[in-house]
Amino acid sequence: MTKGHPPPAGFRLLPEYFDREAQEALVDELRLVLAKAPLFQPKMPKTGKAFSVRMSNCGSLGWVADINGYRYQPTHPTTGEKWPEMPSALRKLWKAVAADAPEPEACLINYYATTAKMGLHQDKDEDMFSSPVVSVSLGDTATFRIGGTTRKAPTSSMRLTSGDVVVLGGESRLAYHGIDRVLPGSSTLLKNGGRINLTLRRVTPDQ
DNA sequence: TAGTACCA
DNA sequence: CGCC
Repeated sequence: MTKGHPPPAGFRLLPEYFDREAQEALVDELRLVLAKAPLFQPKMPKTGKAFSVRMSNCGSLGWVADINGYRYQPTHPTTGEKWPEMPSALRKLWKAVAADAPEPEACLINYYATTAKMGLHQDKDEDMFSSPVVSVSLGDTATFRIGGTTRKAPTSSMRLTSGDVVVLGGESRLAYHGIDRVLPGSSTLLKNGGRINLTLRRVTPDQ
């Protein structure tokens, strides 16, 4: 149930897109990814202020944030290694919900401990916005907020539960969005609790 | 402007 | 809000 002003056109919530078995399989694959590409702590450009969320990536490009800025790069910021391959289940998801878009290049992995939050922001570090951003929620339920394409536009909030998929396409591609809070103990998927969010993106224009 | 505060 |  969405509370507040409706999200822009092109926003889609696909509740429980992944069933429990598929979620468990995805978590198993993510553990292998994170063993090779450990979670790191992103920092705000200029100020160096830490995010409460920890991050990693898989795919050919990964999003990183540090004192120097936000960017996509082919290697992990601390190990210097290439990002691990994107799990096939995620490529399959992209094909199913973003059929007209070129292959996804980046999968940002955000880990929210139960106290972590993400302020309202736009995903706009990509070089093209015609492909959607596709998100997968795993683990504890979160309160997600989405507004319009300006910071002052009215927002709405909704709960995202484990297995839910969100598609930010069309007008909603550049909508401000964020995570207000994670509800502790709301899922048994992750042994140590918290929430994993995956966001699949196309970064570079299709040639 | 991916931090914070606040959110009716 | 106050930051670059």
